[in-house]
Amino acid sequence: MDIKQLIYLCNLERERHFGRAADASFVSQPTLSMRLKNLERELGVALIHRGNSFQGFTAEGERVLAWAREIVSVYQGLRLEVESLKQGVGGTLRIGIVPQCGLSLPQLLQQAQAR
Amino acid sequence: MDIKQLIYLCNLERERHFGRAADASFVSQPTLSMRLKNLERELGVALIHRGNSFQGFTAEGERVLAWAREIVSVYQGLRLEVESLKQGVGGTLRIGIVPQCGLSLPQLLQQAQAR
DNA sequence: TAAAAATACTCCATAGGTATTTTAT
DNA sequence: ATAAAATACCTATGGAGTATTTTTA
Repeated sequence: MDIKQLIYLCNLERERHFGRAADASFVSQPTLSMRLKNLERELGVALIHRGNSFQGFTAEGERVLAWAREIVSVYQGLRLEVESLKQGVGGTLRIGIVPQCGLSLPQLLQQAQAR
Repeated sequence: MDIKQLIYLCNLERERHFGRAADASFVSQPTLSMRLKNLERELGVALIHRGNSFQGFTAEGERVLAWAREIVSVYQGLRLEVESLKQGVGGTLRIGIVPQCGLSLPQLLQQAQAR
């Protein structure tokens, strides 16, 4: 399964129109249409109510969409981090709370060093 | 990006050996090797320290692995649910707490109906 | 008749295989 | 010498495009 197929599915959900979803995906309408058919074939289940125009998703399609949104979201995180790493940005951002203790930040750091 | 590539990467992490990772992935060793090369090319970053044998992951590879594990995990959830739906299992499992109120379950259901 | 999706077709990239080569140990 | 990964080469599938057809409102 290609993540692009899941992106196409998400775009179709947003646009509710094969042509506009194809534009949003930067592919032609037949390409988007066929790749979603292939996705259905791979999963062995119909996802889209098909007629002369887009007619919404099947119950199974709605469930697959829920997972697809999650995968696409994680995928975008992956791409973002990789691009950052390529720019030389590294490490992990840590956010926390320093309890009130009457010590200045330099003093706290000195204590941490002492350990 | 194909999810299979991410599965190959996760298998390589577990097996720490291209040949065994290929077996675990049900593909040949050259296939797994090449597909991971393609993944690196697509991301534009080296993921694996390559030598005559597997030499671990780059820092970028470790980060990609973290995302890959997440995507593969969600993907497996998707596949599992689709297979269930094909068997006719549907709906959403809801788990909750019913507050102590001195009514029996049939009485509660009757109240809910009355609304 | 117009709009929307499906179909037909072509081309090319790439996933996959087997056989072989390279390279450290 | 052996084990491991890379490389070379081949085939087939499928992704992508354009052009066209079908279908319904």
